[in-house]
Amino acid sequence: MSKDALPGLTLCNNAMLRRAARKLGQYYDDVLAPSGLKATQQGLLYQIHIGNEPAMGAIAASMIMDLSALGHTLKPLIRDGYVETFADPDDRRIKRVRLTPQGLVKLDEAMKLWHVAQRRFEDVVGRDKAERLRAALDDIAAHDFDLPPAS
Amino acid sequence: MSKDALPGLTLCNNAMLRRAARKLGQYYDDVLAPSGLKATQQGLLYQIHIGNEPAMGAIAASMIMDLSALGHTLKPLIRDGYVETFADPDDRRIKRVRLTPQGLVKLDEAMKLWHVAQRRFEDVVGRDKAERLRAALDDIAAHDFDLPPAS
DNA sequence: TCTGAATAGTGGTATATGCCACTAAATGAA
DNA sequence: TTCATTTAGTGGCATATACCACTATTCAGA
Repeated sequence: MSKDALPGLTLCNNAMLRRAARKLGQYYDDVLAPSGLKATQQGLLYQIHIGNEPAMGAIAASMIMDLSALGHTLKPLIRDGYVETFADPDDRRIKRVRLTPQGLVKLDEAMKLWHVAQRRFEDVVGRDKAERLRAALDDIAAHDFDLPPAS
Repeated sequence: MSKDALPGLTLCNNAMLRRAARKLGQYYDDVLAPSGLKATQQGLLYQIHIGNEPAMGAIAASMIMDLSALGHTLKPLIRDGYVETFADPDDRRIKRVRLTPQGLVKLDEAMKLWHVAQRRFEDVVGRDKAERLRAALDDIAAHDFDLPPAS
């Protein structure tokens, strides 16, 4: 119905991506709500967990996120005692990140809810289709769209 | 390469969607930068333009965006003189939105840049693949993931 | 060794987005 | 008509995310 009234919206790759991200974000956030974490936070805690005390720059690169944005996003998690940072002894420019014990407990709790959300999503959309979608999204993330420098 | 170090990231539908959205958002924003608009703003101006003086609620619904979020996003566009609002005479709860003449000029300018971004995206990714992706994203946006009420 | 360039983060500012509590307006039932 | 309910937006607050200017470190040459 809404699509009839929106001839052009569905043509923009970026707009469609953002729209789907809002939708899915609200859904995953809903399911994760009992843990007190947003889906973005659960995802970040998980990245930190599976990394080996990753440097901030490494996290930002793998998530294709601006380094300063990562810093901002980390703040509430540090404030709440879920993660802590420490300087790399071999290169003091580098700041590494790890979960605190409470952070690990919270992540465990959130992951249980994440599994619920993930499973229901794949039940509704279909496992194959979900997998193809993730592959397509990974593909996009890997491409280089930079403008060829005019020189 | 980054994927090797990230066994789990690529499994979460929501995380992958957000990651691709960050990547693509940065790209479209880059291309649109000369207009002074962000891709989100260009998309919103376009929605307003193709709507028939749409009500805020109608815009929010079609974009799957929270109504208050829409209100916030609209503010800089109103401040900069690109859009204006007015109460619906038949129902004064309803606030309708339209482009100003300057807004229309700005949208024209931004759409030219949008075409460049869109075309290059489809050159890199492939037109068919892009279309399938948009269809999949539209599909996700249309699904209902609500938890069945426990009753 | 000294110094200029490159690297890693921080802080400020601005937009993007969501939730909640609240107000105003319209509606429907008694 | 009157009042409880529903509908449409607003404003405050919090997180998400980006860019820019700036600082601290490291590194590569001269």
